[in-house]
Amino acid sequence: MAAETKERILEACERVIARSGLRGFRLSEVAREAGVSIGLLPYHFGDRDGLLQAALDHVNESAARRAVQDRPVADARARLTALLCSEFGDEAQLRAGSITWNELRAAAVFDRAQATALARSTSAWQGEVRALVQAASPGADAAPIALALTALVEGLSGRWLTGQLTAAEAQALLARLVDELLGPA
Amino acid sequence: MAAETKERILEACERVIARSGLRGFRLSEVAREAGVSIGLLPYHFGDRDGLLQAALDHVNESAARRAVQDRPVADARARLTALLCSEFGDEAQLRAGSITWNELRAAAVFDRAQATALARSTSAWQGEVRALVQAASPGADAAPIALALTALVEGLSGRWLTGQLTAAEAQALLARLVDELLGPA
DNA sequence: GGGAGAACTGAAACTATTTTCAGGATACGT
DNA sequence: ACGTATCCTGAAAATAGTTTCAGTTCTCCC
Repeated sequence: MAAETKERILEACERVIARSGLRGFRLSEVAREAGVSIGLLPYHFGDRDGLLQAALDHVNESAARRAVQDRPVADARARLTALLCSEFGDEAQLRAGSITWNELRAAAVFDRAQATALARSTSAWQGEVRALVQAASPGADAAPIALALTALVEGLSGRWLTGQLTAAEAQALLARLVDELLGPA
Repeated sequence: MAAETKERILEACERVIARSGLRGFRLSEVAREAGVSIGLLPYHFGDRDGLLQAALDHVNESAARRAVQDRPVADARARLTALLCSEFGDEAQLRAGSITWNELRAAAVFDRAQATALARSTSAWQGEVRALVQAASPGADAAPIALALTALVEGLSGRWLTGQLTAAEAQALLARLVDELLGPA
């Protein structure tokens, strides 16, 4: 079986979403991007909605997989800052991923199922942040700080993607906020 | 002239966007919501894009008008907290407005003109916040704090709209962060 | 109360997009 | 090599959405 073709299609979906948003998600675009015929998409995924759902699930899974790796040995506060700042940068792929997440969050407002999937991913990430906050500052009330920091990243991400802020500015602000909220360890 | 009908149509647009997002923005939906025929929409606004643009401008103007009023006499810190918390609540209209802004922010990623309009609105709001921060805590470096607080509101708004957080939780976190960032006055 | 112009309607024409499908290519076991 | 199941294509049919427009109603000035 050609699971590899399905994979290629799902990756094409991601690129299409990153380039033109969920509103620009056309079968013709995806087919062109993946280098397959339009007819193949319904063949593998049932219909347009099935494809979109599979693509969004795929994004969520990729995120989950990525979160597990990457365990550098620096101290907790540095790891925390690095984790938060890793959402911003100049590489095209990073930006594409951010745009996709932005679209996912916007779409989740109108779709309970997607909101659930999103909440799971968000919660995993926030848990990671909370653990690092805990480690970096054992006395602090880690949960609300983790919530504030992750929500702040999401807010800054919107500013960055719409050109209201550079990646470097977002990172500088985050570093500052981490220090502010964890106390001058 | 029936400027009143155009107004009614623009309000219908807002409701449609709040209910089903920019992706659900159909002439048929808007016409039904406004109680007019489909043909009237192009008649007044040229074409679909003209209508959408007018609707988004209308949202921006409403926001600007709203920002100017409301000058209670409480002390600066209380006014700051109130301003930030006013983005959250249980009234349907408040939620609808938040959803519309959320859609606007998401769309601005793919549309330079809209990003510009959005940046103007955001900047006005952030300026208001900065002034209050300045007033509440004259020693503080107001600009980055205002940026952090407004970005945080946007991030929390996304969590709220997708059901990951209640309005009350968002408000409690904001109140706490204001205290944290402005120091124990 | 009649005429002129603006507001408005509904349906047909048009455009964009998805879905279906008949059949061609490809891989794979025997 | 043959048969067959699966993958895949391209184009036609179906569907969804927008635009146009001929004609109707409304308004308001004379």
